[in-house]
Amino acid sequence: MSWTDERIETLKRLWDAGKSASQIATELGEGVTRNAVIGKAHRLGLKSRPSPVKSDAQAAAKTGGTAAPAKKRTRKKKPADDRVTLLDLTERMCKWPYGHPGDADFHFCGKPSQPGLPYCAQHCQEAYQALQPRKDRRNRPPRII
DNA sequence: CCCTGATTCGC
DNA sequence: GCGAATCAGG
Repeated sequence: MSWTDERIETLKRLWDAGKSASQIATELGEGVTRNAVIGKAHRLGLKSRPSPVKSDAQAAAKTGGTAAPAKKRTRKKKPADDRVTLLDLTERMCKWPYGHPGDADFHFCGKPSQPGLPYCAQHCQEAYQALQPRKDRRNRPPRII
């Protein structure tokens, strides 16, 4: 997904409204992470929010003015993401199933789940479009866990 | 552990 | 330009 004018507008509005980056990412929808939101906000020159991270200048000033050690931040290359199996699941992972239990390729979504819920933001929309006619409930996946 | 925003840098 | 990875503080 790209940053359309509409999405940029939404980003500005929500950022100014004081929403957190992760909340904005959730509202913008699938494929947008909080990193993307923060990166774009920074690029757009939106107002800084209080950051918990000290800058090098701040750190240096606090420690007495000596220059910081300046560690290198080397990045690793993205390994091919493995399938999330039942044994890989943790409490904070999305438990939305792909395939059927017993199948060789049965696995789970595995993205970060919403706090206190078994699914990520996207799959929560699928799972909890409920409270509605029973006909729609047929499309809900079975609760495996 | 969870969260937060800032920064870097491979793509 | 984009954003995942990497930071570091709460």
